[in-house]
Amino acid sequence: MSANSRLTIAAHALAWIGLYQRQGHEVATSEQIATSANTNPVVIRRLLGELRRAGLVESRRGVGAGWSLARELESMTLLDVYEALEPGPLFAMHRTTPDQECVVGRGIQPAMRSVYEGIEQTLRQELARVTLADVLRDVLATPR
Amino acid sequence: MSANSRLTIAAHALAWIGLYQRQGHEVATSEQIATSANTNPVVIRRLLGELRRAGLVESRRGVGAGWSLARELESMTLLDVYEALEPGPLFAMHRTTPDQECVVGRGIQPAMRSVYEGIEQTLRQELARVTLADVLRDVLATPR
DNA sequence: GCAGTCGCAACGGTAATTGTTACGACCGAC
DNA sequence: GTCGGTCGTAACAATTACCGTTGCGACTGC
Repeated sequence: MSANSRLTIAAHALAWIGLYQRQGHEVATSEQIATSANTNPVVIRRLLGELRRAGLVESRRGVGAGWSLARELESMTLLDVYEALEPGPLFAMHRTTPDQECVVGRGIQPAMRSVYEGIEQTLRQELARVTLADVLRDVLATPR
Repeated sequence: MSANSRLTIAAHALAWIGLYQRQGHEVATSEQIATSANTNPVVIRRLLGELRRAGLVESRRGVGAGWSLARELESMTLLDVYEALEPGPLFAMHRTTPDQECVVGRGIQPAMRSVYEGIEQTLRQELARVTLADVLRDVLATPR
């Protein structure tokens, strides 16, 4: 499957901003977060831009610009982040319509769709169970 | 995320072979299955080849060659198929190692790993709950 | 006005999947 | 023993998503 790290990087960025703010800073720059995540600032800005549209973070421009949390980490779940990233479905149907003259071709998509919907629902419940505050707590609990 | 249809096509193929065998036929050809799934026979052979390595189907060569089930559909779950396809992890970590000098950079991967492992475990349980016989039953229950 | 940062477009690189062609290997029928 | 039908597999192009990078305009506190 796709090895996509967007959720991981987004969680990394939010945890970083949250910790930085706890240390008394107002805003964090994409440059700082990118250094911690070992990637490019534009990648961080792109991701945080999506989180901003979902109301999870805010950005300030001009001198002393940067990013801050729009909500407490305690009220933010991994599901909120996951949905902000608008991922496609976990499993896809056929790329072309199967043969509608065939019994299996006609019935397979409704059959699989119901299975897939149940699985995605369960996935969302699991993601909703974990807050970003939980993530940051686990991060800080890691032995050095 | 990745819109990959491998699990869907594999389930389609297995349901097709299972139904065909119930109708009294010995083997199904990749050509027939490809017609039903509206794709190329080589795609089907590649997929079924992976299922064969996992012991789910068998293939015969020569004249009258084709594919048959190695086990009853009732004993085959979507988890068996999923694992036969050896999908990568649902969520990936950073592509490059995060900054180990940073507290978040050090702790984020263990923290996310434990979340992701729980989710994959749940996914497997859901897939294990559905047999291919269930899928075929649902397929046949679809109104025409 | 200046400096620092975001916003965003553009482009190339990488990787996975899918579709396609080609061809050798196999084996039952004749 | 040849033939025809099918699998097994390699090779390649096309597509897609994501990632990394560069460049530059927009914004704002000083």
